[in-house]
Amino acid sequence: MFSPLYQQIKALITRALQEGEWKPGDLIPSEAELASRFGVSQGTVRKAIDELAAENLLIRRQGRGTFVSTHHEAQVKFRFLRLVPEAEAVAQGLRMEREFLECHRVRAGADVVRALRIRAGDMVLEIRRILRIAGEPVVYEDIYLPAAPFRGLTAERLERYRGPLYAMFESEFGTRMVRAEEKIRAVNASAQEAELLRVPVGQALLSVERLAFSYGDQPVELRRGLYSTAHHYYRNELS
Amino acid sequence: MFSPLYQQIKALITRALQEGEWKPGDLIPSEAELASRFGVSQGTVRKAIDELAAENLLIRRQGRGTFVSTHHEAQVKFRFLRLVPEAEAVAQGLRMEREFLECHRVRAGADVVRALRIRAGDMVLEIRRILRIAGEPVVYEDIYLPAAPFRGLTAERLERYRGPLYAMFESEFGTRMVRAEEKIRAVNASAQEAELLRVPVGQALLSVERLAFSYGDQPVELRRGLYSTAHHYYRNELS
DNA sequence: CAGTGGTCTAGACCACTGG
DNA sequence: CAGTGGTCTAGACCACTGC
Repeated sequence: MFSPLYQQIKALITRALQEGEWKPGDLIPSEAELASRFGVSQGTVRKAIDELAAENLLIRRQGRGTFVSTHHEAQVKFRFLRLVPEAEAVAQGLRMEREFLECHRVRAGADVVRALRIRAGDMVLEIRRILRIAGEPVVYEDIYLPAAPFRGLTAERLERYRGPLYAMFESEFGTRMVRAEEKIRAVNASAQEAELLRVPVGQALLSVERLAFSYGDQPVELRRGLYSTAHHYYRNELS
Repeated sequence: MFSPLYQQIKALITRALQEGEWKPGDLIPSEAELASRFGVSQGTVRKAIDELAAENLLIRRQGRGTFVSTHHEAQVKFRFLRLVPEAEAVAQGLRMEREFLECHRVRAGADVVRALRIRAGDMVLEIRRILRIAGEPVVYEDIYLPAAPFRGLTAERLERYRGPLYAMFESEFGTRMVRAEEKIRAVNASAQEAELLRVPVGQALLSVERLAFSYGDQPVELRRGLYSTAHHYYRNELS
């Protein structure tokens, strides 16, 4: 089993991130410091950091240093929300409102158990919310989180928090979402869904099922979203 | 205006690809050869090739050399088709059939003119086709190509060709698709669409509008697809 | 100005491929 | 075996940031 040095360094840095040695937003030691700490050359540390930066775990800033990536930065906020307004001109003045409909503990269903890799019968938090853009309801989401790491998360706290959910999870529960997989389908709105999103019954909606992972590829959130795509679309880049 | 050496090398290599010095599937010169040709060190060439490989323009094969990427390789076939069967077990035995409904020259509409950056009034090829997986119609597509570079493309030739469309464009018309942008919405099937995809009128379908680019970020294909997501879903990775 | 990441070089050695 | 890309090193210098 051969493993390049820089991969081992990468694993060491990842573990340090996982264990919270450096918190999101923090400045990590310089390449030279890390090189002497790990007993390798700067070039080797550099290659490890390059990959971590490509995976969005770290952010390099020339002249300043390398920082732990965070969901709090303006540019990276809503990194996972691919919904874009149809009229680009409006994109600027979009103010997004969130309304939390529910937040309670429930016993995990079989699909949630499988997705989050928890034990059958474990409790999960279920959050339902609506996102409105310029007053118009655009997204309805049903979110499942393992109850243990998110103990103390209440509707009231959700309402109070300013900023993206993932920023809150990161600073208040120490769980940082690193990557996600989405399964996208088209579905016809049920009577209930239609009322929530204020569209006709049967209206075609985007169904977006997201599984989000933290460090070490651990799944920590299952999310089922319904997007109204009358004035917005889901943007994707293929390469 | 400062530009790193390796970026200039990257541009030189990209231009060579664009001008057809090395064709898709070809082995390009070794790093050492390119280094001496461009008068830089191997490390600099290496970094340029690294980025081109990350962008899927080149493929590195240890011990063999670096090759120009192509749509013909088994692993990269259908790289741009993100539709995945619901039942993973079935994924193996999927045989995909294509039926070309139309292929004719038309004057480009305003939206096609804008997307493909051609002149108002220019002619384009319009292709309509259906993809069936295991006999079931899953995708209906309406494809627009600038007429000039695709002169001689007929329904008969489309029918005859074995393999992905982009593989055909590459080997028969010298146009290689490099990346694409997709706008995804949910729409209700019209009577005509419903008949083509054999679903009820009003059935929710994924609308996928793709703009595909060749070397140098030149748009060369606009494609409007309707995906039936009863037994398939659109898979996406967020990071 | 000192300190950071970013570029570039030259050279050594390793891992993999094909003949 | 020769030739390729892959790793690792050490050192020089550049570009950017903040003080």
